[in-house]
Amino acid sequence: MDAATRPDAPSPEAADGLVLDRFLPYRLAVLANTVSRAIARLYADRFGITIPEWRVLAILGDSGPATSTEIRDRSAMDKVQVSRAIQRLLAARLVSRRTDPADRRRATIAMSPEGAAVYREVVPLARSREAILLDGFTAEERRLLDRLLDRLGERAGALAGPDDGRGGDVD
Amino acid sequence: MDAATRPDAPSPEAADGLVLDRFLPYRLAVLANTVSRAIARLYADRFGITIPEWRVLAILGDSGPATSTEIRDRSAMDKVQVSRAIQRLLAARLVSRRTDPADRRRATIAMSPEGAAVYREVVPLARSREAILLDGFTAEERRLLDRLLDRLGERAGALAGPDDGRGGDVD
DNA sequence: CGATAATAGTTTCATCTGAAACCATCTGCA
DNA sequence: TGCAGATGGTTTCAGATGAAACTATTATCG
Repeated sequence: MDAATRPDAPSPEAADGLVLDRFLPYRLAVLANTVSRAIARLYADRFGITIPEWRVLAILGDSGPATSTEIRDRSAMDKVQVSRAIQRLLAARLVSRRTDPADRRRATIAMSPEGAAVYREVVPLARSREAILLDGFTAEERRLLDRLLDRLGERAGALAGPDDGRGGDVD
Repeated sequence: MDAATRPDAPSPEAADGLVLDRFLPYRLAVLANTVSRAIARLYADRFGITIPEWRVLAILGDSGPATSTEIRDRSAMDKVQVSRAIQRLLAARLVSRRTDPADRRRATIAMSPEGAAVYREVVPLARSREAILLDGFTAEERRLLDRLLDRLGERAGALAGPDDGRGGDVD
């Protein structure tokens, strides 16, 4: 309580303050969290699926059957998440698994007709949430946001190891 | 982008596909997650603190001693998270707790000198991460991003219950 | 006053999560 | 061949998480 009472900085965030709610990583976390929660609840309530499961369905629906590894590469999930999501989808009969006879470590995951039905129901709902989020944004603003997020995504890679020189397993 | 000028053009995402990696909620989640992980690792490695703990320190450092509830309101964390973060910070002697004699349910949390030292070390590091993230962005682009994120944050509120009419506890 | 409700904060419990260990299979190559 | 890695995927384990229950204290009001 002694040093903190001596403000030697003119503006709040000038010298040593940070102002948490203007700090980009914090803002991204809060925003993404709010959005994810709303969407997770929606999917859970109406379809009994979680976000990882939805992501798997989205990938399969988007470009057909795929292996666990392909799903992982395209969903930003780790292999454990993918494995568990597939297990739950299998239990719910929304996907099927077929071991690749040429390489029996692999298995191809494909949507079942029930899974495809869920997918077709979820897509418009997902789109509508996205639309709610972007309500009021002009086409130009959407393009801008798109571009800025892409660039942030690229920059985020630089955060991982700005000092250390790449290496080790991704998993 | 010229194909998009055809209203019924059979583009990949036209009829029923979704293309996960263009889906805004997904993009936000992946971006925030990448950023959070990098930052969490950094804080953990160098200071042995987690992101919730860092948030508490950031709030205290930003505007002085505060109660659990105040911290909660300003950190987008729930009261359980705040309670646990404070417990860990207490154990690490980075903050102190003093029960308010006027209302003994409340306790004021304040940074200890050690906490303030950590705070002063973390702030520039946090800022540098933010700078890495925004590297290459012009001042104009930063303002734009700022504004777009604020608006998305507002819109995200609309996602919570677009159909149901508000009610129930926040906690 | 005294009962009931509200508030601050903590604990419990059941679930979720991810890193590391693990199992099965395949590949490279001696 | 056969055996030391790689690879695909699952399981384990220890810790994180959050909703709901709980404790302690203060506020409200009949």
